[in-house]
Amino acid sequence: MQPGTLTPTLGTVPRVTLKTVADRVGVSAMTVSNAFSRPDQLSAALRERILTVAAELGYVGPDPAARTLARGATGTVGILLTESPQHAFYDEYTIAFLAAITQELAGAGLALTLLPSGRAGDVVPARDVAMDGAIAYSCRPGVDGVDWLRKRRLPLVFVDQQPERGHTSINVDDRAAAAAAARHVVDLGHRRVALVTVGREVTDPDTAPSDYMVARQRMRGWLDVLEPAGIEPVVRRSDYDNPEAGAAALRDLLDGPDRPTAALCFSDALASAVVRVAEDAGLRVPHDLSVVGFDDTPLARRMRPALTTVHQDAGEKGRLAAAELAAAVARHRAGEEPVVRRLELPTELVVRESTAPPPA
Amino acid sequence: MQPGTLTPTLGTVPRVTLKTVADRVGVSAMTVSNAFSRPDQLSAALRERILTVAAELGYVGPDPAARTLARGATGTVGILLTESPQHAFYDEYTIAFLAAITQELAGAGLALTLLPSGRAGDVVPARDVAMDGAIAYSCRPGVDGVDWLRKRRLPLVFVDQQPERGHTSINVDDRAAAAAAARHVVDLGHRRVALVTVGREVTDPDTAPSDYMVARQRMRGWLDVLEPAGIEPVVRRSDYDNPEAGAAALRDLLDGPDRPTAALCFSDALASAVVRVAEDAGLRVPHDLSVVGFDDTPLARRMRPALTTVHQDAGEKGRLAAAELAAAVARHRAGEEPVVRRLELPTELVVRESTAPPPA
DNA sequence: CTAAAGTTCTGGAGCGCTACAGAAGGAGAC
DNA sequence: GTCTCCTTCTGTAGCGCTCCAGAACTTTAG
Repeated sequence: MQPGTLTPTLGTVPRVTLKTVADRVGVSAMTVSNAFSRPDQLSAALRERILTVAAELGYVGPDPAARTLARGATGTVGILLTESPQHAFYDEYTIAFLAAITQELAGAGLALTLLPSGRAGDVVPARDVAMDGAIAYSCRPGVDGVDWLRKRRLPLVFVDQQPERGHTSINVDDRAAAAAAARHVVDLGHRRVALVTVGREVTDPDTAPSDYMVARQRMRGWLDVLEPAGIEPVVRRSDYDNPEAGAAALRDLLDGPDRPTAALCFSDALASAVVRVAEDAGLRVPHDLSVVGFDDTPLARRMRPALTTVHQDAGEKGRLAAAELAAAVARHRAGEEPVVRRLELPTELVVRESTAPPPA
Repeated sequence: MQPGTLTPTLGTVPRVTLKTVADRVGVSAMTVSNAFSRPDQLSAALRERILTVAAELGYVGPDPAARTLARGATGTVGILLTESPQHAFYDEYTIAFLAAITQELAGAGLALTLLPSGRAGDVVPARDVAMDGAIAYSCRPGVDGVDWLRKRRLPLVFVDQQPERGHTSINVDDRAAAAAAARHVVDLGHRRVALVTVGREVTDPDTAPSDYMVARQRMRGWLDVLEPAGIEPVVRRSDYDNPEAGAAALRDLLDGPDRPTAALCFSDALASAVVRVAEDAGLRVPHDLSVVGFDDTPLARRMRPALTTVHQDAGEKGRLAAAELAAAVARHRAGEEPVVRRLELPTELVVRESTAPPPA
C-alpha cells in the first residue's frame, strides 16, 4: 500500500499535494511551494490566489516529512533521558531544566522530542527518530542511545554527564559543590555523617564508570572533605527516581546513640524525604539532625525548616543547553566547523534552617 | 546546496546511503534496505555481510527522514501543551501525566514531541513537525495549534478539554468531583467559602468558552452545591502556572472576622500554597481554615496536615491517552475507520486532615 | 533605443528510502 | 523429467517536496 493511497477500504482518496493545488491554479508546483515557503519569490496577488485555492482544497501546507527530506532539516531536536523517560519527571530540578529547554527551543523554532533510551520491539528512538540534533541528559556512560546519536553524527550537547571530545558539554563543578556542603557540616562540628545518594553501590568513587557521573562526583566531593577530617560516613543509596526509598534506607540508622547527626543528600528531593523520615522517627531538624540538599529547587525554600542546600540554576542550564544545541544545529547546516565548549555553571552553598551544630 | 553535499567549506563529503553500501557489497539497494528493515527477506549470510560492510562504511541505518517519507509514518506523536510548554511542568499532576504517556508510548515504539502551541518566527510546530498523531492536553478552545492538527487530519486524542466530534477524549467528571468537594465542606458546617482557581475572571461559569474547560467545570461544580445552600463564595484566581500568586491573592481575605473558613482549590499545588499563606497569616489548618485540593498528587499525602482532596489518577489518564492514540494511529495507517470514544475516569473525594468543622 | 538589471515564474533533478511485482534459481512432488 | 512452490534477490516507480539554473518578461540606466 502506498502512503498516498491510504484508506483503501474507504475508497482511495487521492491526497492533496502541492501538485494538486498547482494544477488547479494553473501554475507550476514550484510556484505553489514558494507561495508557502518563500513568499518573496512570487507576486502577492498570485500568492493570494494560490493560498485561496489551497484552502478550498483543504491543503494545509507542505508535508513536513517530504519537506524534511528535501531540505535536510526536521525542525526537531531530541533529548535522551536516563533509562525510562519517566524517571526524568520526578524531581523539580529536572522539571525546571526541561521547562527551560522547551522554552528556549521554541524561540528557535524547534520542537523537543523525548527519546526513551531503551528500545521497544525493533524501534530504537535514538536511531530511528528524525531530528536535527540532541541533548544527552544525565545518561549513564555506555547507554546505547548515546551511541546511536554519536554514530549518526548529530550535533550533540551533553548535560550533567561525562563530557566527550567533539561535543559541547554543560555541567557544574559537582565535586567542589559537594565538598562545600561537607565542609559546612564539618565546620559546624559534626563527626557522624550520613551520605544519602542515588545509583549503584561503589566503594571507590573514582572507579565505577558505570554509574552516573554526577553522583560519582558529588560522592567524591563529600569524601574530599570528610576523609581528611577523619570522618568515615555511612552511605545509603536509592534509585534515581525514588527518593523515598533512599530516605527509608536511612531509618534504621536513626535510633542508636551513635546515629548520624548530619545527612548530606544528593538532591533536595532526597533531603526532603530524609527530613520526613527523621521527623517520623522523633528527631528534630536541625536540632537532632542536620540535613543538606542539592540543587536548591523551589522545594528547598518551601520546606519547614527551609533547607540548607547547594544552589544551581536549572533554568539557566536548560536555556544554555538549548541555545548551544540550536547554534550547533545551525552551524552544522551551514557546513561550518563545530564549536566545542566546556561550560561550567557556578554553584553556591545556601545555608538556611536545616543545619545546626550537632546536639551536645 | 543539496542536503547530501553539506559542508562545502570542509570539502563535499559524499554521504553514505543505502546505495553506497549496496554498490560496495555488490547487491541492489533494495536488498540492503531489507537487511536493515526486513531481515526475513534475505539469507542470514548475506545480511551479515551487508551489515559488516555498512558498519565499515559508517552507515548507521536507513535515514529516518527518507524512511518517513517512503513509509508514510514517523514513529513520533506530538503533545500540544497549553500556551507556553513550560506551564505544563509546574504541577505534579501534569508531570505524572506526561511520565505515564512517555512510558506507554515507548512500549508502542513511539517517541513524544512536545509542541509549543505558539509560533516562533514562521515556524508553527503543530503545522510543521512531522508526526503520526497528537494529544491535545488542556488547551484553551481556539488555541490555533489544535486547529492545525485538525486540518492535518491527524489522529487526535483530547485530554482534559472540550471533547470534539470525531476524536477520542479523556476526562473526569470535574463538575461532579468539585461538587463533592463543596458538599464536604458544606456538610462540615462551613458558610464562608473561598474558591481559589486558575484562569480568567468570569461571572457566569456557563459562558466564557474562552477559558479552560476544566476550570469552568470545577467552578460550576462548586457552585452547584454552594448556591442552593445559599452560600456566596469569594473567588480568587491566578495563572495556571503560578499557584503562589493565587494563594497570595487570598491573603487580604484572611484577616477580618468575616474571613472564609474553608477554601476550595483548583489543584493540590494551589491548595499547598494556600495552606502556607494561611499559616503565615497565623491561621491553623484545619482548625481556623479548612482547605481542599484537587488531583490527589503525592504532594497531598506529603503535606502536614495531609490534604483533603479529590483523587484522580493522572498516570492512568496518561496511559489511556497514549494507548488510545497509538491505537488510533495504527487504525489510521491500516485505513480503518476511526473509533471515537468518550472516556471518563472516576474520581473520589479523599478526606484527610486539612478539613474540619469551622471554628465556633 | 539598446544593454543591463531586476522580477516572476518554470522544469528537471534530486533527497534516501520502501512497496510491489516479478525474475532467477533451487527444492520437492509425482 | 516436468511442474509447482518457495526462497532469495532485483528493477522500477514512486513518497512530496525544494534546490538550482535559467526562461520570459518588465523595468531602469545610459
